[in-house]
Amino acid sequence: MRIGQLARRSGVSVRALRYYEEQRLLESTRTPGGQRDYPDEAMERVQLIQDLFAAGLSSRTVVELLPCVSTGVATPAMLDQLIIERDRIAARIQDLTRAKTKLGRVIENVTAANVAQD
Amino acid sequence: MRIGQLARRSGVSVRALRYYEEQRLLESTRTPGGQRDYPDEAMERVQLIQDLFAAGLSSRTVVELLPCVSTGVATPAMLDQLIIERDRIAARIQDLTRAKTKLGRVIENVTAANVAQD
DNA sequence: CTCGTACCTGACGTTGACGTCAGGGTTGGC
DNA sequence: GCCAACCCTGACGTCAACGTCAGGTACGAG
Repeated sequence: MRIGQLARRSGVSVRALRYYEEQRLLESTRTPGGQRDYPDEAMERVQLIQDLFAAGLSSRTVVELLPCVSTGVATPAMLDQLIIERDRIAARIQDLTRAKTKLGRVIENVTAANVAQD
Repeated sequence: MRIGQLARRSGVSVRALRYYEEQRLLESTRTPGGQRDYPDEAMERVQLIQDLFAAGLSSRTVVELLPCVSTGVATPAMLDQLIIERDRIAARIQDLTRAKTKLGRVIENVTAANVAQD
């Protein structure tokens, strides 16, 4: 599959895919003419990269952890890093939950006030 | 209270406080000599700003919502925006939770493999 | 008055994940 | 062999929330 098709299928931009390759997150073979060629598994890979980015990991961290995330094999250092990142995500979830609660209360107050006004 | 003290107390940088003022998120009076002077309530305000930033809101959004978050009074447009942001946060929490679960499984696998190896 | 510390206003630098543009080569159906 | 659609490699632009530096002013203890 060529880059445009992978982009459309996985919902990321062509530029992003080239960026992933630049960062060694994604590999490709080349046609004799030099165009990128991806196997079908690339779609899952891109999805995984997006998930990790969405979780707030940097490309540097992702490139370190991708091997063990896809293979399940990790060095002790990788395991430490995995735990650090999981805990970071957990802390972030707590922050977001607090913020959500706060906004929720504001919404309730405002709604109550508006209803009272009616 | 002057800017340095507010910075130390609230745990943000002096530069950040000046940035908040530039973005109209935070006000200050001035001494005759032109130095910023903050009331005690500024600390809560800064904390609130940080919470909203941590929740992923932009300074533009924060400046729009700050009035109703601190006063509890909102126009319909502000209420819409509040709901949009709360839902965005909720969606983000879901993403993070999925990512955390994924990393958690990887950690389990790796740990199990290492234990088996011992 | 003087010195040290804190503060002031610009204004340019940083970082990450791409967007975008220029100039040119590749593919493949007809 | 022609043409549209697609792809290539640089390389500069973007955006937010500050960091940092330069050159100068204010405050307050002694």
